[in-house]
Amino acid sequence: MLRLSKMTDYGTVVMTTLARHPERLRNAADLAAETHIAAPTVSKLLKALAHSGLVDSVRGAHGGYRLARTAISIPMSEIISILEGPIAMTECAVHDGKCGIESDCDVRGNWQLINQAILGALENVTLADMIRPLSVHTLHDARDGSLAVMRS
Amino acid sequence: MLRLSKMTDYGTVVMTTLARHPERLRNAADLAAETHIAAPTVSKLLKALAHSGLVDSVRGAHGGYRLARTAISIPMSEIISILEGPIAMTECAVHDGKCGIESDCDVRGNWQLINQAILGALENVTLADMIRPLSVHTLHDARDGSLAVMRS
DNA sequence: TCTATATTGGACTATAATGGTCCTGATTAA
DNA sequence: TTAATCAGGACCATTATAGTCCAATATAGA
Repeated sequence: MLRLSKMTDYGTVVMTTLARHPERLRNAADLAAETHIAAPTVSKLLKALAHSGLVDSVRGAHGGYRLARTAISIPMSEIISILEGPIAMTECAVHDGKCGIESDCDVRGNWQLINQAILGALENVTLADMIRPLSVHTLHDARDGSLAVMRS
Repeated sequence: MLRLSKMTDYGTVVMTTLARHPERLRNAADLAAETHIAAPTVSKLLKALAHSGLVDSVRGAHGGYRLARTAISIPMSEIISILEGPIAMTECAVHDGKCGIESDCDVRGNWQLINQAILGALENVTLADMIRPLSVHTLHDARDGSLAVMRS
């Protein structure tokens, strides 16, 4: 289905929840209750997000997590690549030599361009866009085949 | 990794191989040899592609497969959705009720817009583009955050 | 200093998805 | 009839995934 893993999906939900109150320090249990995601899963996500610097963690009693940066400076592509790995549709776009037919494949270059197009789309949507209901306008012009995603 | 399955990846390779000689009728074994993909795998892919009408199959001795339509009229999105299922990054974009947090999730709408952006990108690249080396130009304008993919 | 609260890091397991194989039957050309 | 070839499934092994759990560490507050 060309889908994100559930973990990444949940990760974006947790991030948007944090983004709604950027100043508050929230612990994993509270975030689990609010998002209705299983507590150990939320905890696991937050660890990964904290490790990569997207959220700050405060240990000890009354500790918790908060966004390390403002929501508008966090593109969705960053959240996804942290939880999901590099954004690429084909193996060969990331690792040389992992694909058995690589030496006989002549569509690599074109796939990489498609990858870039998708990456661009994800880079231009930020966490701030996700918490503004329908704030992202997608314009699709069938005539010249161009596609535009822009912030309102 | 936000990746296509290997099957879909191989499927595009098989399709491009067919597209290079649209008139020729090729059997599964030959296509396997040419693409260096395991024969049963190629066979499985061709069955799926034939079943959904993307390639025509001719049974019996000297039978084989060929494209059912011209390469330019086959968008990559179609190949992908046949082999991979609906193009969507999140479960909720396809099936209602499959996601446990759906009723408490408020980013669904925004995800669907992102999905549309990606779908648009894949619709505007055809099989014909894939066999023309670097024939797809990706323009990315950082100023207004728009993204364009167009055929040359 | 002591205790309760929370994060950190990693090990672990069960389930599902995936890639890949194989077999039997149907169809057609020679 | 025979060989070639597609059609349709059943099947299995490997991997990835989601999710759980535990021991260690750090901090606030009493």
